[in-house]
Amino acid sequence: MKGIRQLAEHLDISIGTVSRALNGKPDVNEETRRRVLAAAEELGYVANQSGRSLRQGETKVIGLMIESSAEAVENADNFFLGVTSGLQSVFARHKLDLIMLPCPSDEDPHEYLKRIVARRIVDAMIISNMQRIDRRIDLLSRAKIPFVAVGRSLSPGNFPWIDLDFEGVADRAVERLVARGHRRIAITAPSSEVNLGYVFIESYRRALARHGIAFDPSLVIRVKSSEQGGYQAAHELLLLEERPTAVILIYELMAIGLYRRLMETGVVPGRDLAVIGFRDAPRARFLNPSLSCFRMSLYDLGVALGQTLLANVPAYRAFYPDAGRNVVWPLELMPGESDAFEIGTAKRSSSPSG
Amino acid sequence: MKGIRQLAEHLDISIGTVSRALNGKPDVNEETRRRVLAAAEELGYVANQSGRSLRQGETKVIGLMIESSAEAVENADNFFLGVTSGLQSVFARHKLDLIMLPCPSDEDPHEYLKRIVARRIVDAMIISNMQRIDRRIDLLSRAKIPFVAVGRSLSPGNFPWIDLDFEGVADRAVERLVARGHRRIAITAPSSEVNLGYVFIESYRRALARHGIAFDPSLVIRVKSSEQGGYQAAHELLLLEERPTAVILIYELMAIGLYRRLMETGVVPGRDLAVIGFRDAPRARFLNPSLSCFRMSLYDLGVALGQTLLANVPAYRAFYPDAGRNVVWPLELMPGESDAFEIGTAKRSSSPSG
DNA sequence: CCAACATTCGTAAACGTTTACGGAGTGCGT
DNA sequence: ACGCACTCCGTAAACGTTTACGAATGTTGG
Repeated sequence: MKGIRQLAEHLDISIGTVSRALNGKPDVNEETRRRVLAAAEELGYVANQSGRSLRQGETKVIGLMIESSAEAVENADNFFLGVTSGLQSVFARHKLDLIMLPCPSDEDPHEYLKRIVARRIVDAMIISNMQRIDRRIDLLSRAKIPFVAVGRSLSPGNFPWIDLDFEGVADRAVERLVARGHRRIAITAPSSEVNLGYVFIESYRRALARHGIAFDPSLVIRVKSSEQGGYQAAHELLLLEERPTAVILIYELMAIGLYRRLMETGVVPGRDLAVIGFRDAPRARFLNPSLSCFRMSLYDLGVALGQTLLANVPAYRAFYPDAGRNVVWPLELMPGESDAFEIGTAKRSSSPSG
Repeated sequence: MKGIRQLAEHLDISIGTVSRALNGKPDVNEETRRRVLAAAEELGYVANQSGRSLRQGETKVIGLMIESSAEAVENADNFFLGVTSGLQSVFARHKLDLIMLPCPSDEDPHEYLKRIVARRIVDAMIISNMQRIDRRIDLLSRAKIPFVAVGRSLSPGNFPWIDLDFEGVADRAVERLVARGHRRIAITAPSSEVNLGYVFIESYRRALARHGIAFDPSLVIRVKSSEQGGYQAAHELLLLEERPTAVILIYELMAIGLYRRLMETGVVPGRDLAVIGFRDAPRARFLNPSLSCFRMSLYDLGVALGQTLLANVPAYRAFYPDAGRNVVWPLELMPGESDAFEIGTAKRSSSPSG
């Protein structure tokens, strides 16, 4: 089956009527519509997307931009795959398809997106891995391509985003550790160039301040958010003159490497060092000791992202009247054994400067 | 910038000449070409893909179909992300873009692919997760869409594929374990409906036969290829009346769960039970004891897939004269501590029936 | 019986490109 | 002066759809 023209000839009906019948337009006889649909099914006709896109100016495709950097691969992140199913559950209602756009690791993400946008391959975009200053926001705004970002950015402009509640996590993690007597609490984070690396540490700093604990820069460990990074973090941590009694990991996967290094040196996690993780739980269940972890449902996050996005594209806005434009996504604490101990009261009452 | 028409008017040149200039056609004055390229750059013009696709009948986009099933998400597989970078390194030379097509978990993969194909969104496809009988092969062949499959299938037809060397892995794993005195060797695999689950076990069975060891069905553990599956596998393994002394895992990630369950029951991996893993190494380095593992370079595999695919696309065939059409991809053994011990010679010389 | 309207369908333009074809201009040899 | 080849460029058709417009037919109301 070639195109709508052959289908029309086969039915001995005009091409316009066939199109109207297939697209559910009102002004077509129901009997005719039935015949057309039957013939289309039989001959396996589906409208050519290029022709349709060209005429309508839309592709019915939503893009999800991801990075395929070496680090992303190493992290073996299931984040996007998890979010994908939630997104698709929303898009399916509107017969929208989702494609993932992996930005080559040797290409500038901004240039890559520019090409995708210019080629008009997608109607809307989901972007992530936000930089503190991210030109993609300006690019998409100018091109009038609706989008939603996973994560905030300092770039100007009021754009839709959903961000994880880093502030809440840092706050509650510190709170929880302090309540157990910890005063020297280390934390890991990526470079402060990515927005997350900046925000997380700032929240941590504020949380410490609220408990009257002085901020010690040497307790901020900048490593990659991977197992290897966790190993590295443990290594650096153990070299510190005054060893911390707790550590907050920005990525739960790091715990595997961290545990490994700790074991090597005879330090027992959950007894000698409290550990709190972040972002995903299934993994954490299999660690020993089990990891205390802030988790969320990737599926639900995907649904929210889909709704927020579609609330910003005119054709679907009406379906999502109360989708949030800017959402701080809450995380739930799953307590484990990795921080289930208390520091002696002697240290608890020591001076803040100690 | 709207389209080529505006660009042509701005330059006061005909639209045809602009197109020829941009596409590197020969019959255009070099000075004119320079002007056109400069103006296009300045005004940020990029050809609309729908218009181009419609005219040329090709999209310059290659699709990589992946499954976003719950299990795939849980596995947090970095397989596709890793392959992606290798693929893109090949595609970049031809200015082809790669998109990932996540099949919704509640949709039939065959129907999903049918829709994508009919819409003519991609010029070529990479499919994976092959079923023993996989209708997608017939679908793509009929639609005359070039493709390459990751994995073999029993479906008829001579199609391009690259498959991991399961036979070699089973063979060498058994060989290695037998050399260390093992006779009761368990193995894990997914359902025999997916081709891999069938082939892997058959290879294992043949390898055993070569060493005169009887095949014991109770030693084949059918569990999910995930951490949880590993936990489950260890559980079932420990319940066996005559406990095996070694186990071959089809997916290295399972080792995490397996170790966990073993520890819980006081069985020490690498001393009481030999473990050999499969597919990816970075993780394995952080296990304790370190996992003996058959590994490969995902990047190289991606490159090979890209070349084999393009060798089947007429326009690019000439670039890849000696790309293999059917490749059995070799894996390299990275020895670890998890199987670095020998079984006592007493058992070694026991009767085959024992 | 005619106007007004509803229903159903065909016609043709438009979307943005690429490309076959031919025309205009130039230079060259005869 | 003429034909020829060559270089460069404009014209228009084609790709497969959707959709505004109007035509044809049947129906209703006065």
